[in-house]
Amino acid sequence: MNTDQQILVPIPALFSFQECLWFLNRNYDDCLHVISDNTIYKALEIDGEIVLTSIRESGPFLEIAVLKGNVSPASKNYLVAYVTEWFDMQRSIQPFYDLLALDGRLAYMVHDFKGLRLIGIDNLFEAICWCIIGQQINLSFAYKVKRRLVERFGGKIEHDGQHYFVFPTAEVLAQATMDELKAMQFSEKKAEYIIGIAKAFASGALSKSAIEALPDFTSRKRALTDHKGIGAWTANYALMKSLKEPEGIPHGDIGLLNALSHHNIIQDRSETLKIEALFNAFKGWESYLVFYLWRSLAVKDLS
DNA sequence: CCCCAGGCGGCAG
DNA sequence: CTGCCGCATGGG
Repeated sequence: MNTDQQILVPIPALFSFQECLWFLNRNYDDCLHVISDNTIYKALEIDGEIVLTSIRESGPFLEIAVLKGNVSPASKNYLVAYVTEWFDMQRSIQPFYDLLALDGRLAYMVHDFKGLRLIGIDNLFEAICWCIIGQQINLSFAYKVKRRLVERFGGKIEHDGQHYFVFPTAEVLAQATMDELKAMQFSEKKAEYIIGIAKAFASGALSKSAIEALPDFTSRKRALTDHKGIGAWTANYALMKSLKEPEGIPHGDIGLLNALSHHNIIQDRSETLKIEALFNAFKGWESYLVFYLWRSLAVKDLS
């Protein structure tokens, strides 16, 4: 391998690449990355060209390699920024652990999930589409539908006989037809929502930079929920995963409610006051708490 | 046939 | 603003 195609990113304190791998590989068939031998393979579009990258741990660094495609020095900076943001490597999460340690029901997470970072979805359009796909259906089916969409409309790069995909652009999905999406088992409504959101992004009516420029959480959330198909849950999830908003709590999320129930924090789904009290104790770290609670769902015997 | 799944929009009150 | 209802679609 050409060494000038390799980039090293220092690993911060309280960061576990194994936890990143675990999250990206947790029993679901995600079409936007491949994991093999402790290495992540991911296609990325840089300056209009799709390149294939690999990410692995190498001593005190994450090592990013470009396996196919050429990257300029500027693109290397982009790759570092991308990975740093994807795995939320910039943040010091010790304050979050201090809060966890104060709660007897959650303190074990500091040890069991040590170094887990909030894995992001940089592309806001992708994050919103993923939410719409996942609304009110089980996750394994959602991943199937996403794969059909990505393999039909997304860009791809081939390497060693395997295809690696990037999420479709809004411009492409804005041209998709209802029938095409319904054939992939999108419901009528979801097909409508996806095309509508794609048109909004393609026209510039909706963009990550415009949302980021808004002054506060409430207005950012409102700018999202103004669009058909984006409700409170989707807006919060998108803000949490794409804009890394600490306040982005996907209220009502079935996984979140199940996790709260497993930890005996609530007895049933209507106990909003108890949920509010919990999150009040985690000001500034709400989205991290959600992410760690989701992480806990994979632990079998909590009872 | 039933209920559920990482909801949403619409419409009464 | 809140609460409820219909809606789609596959899976157990």
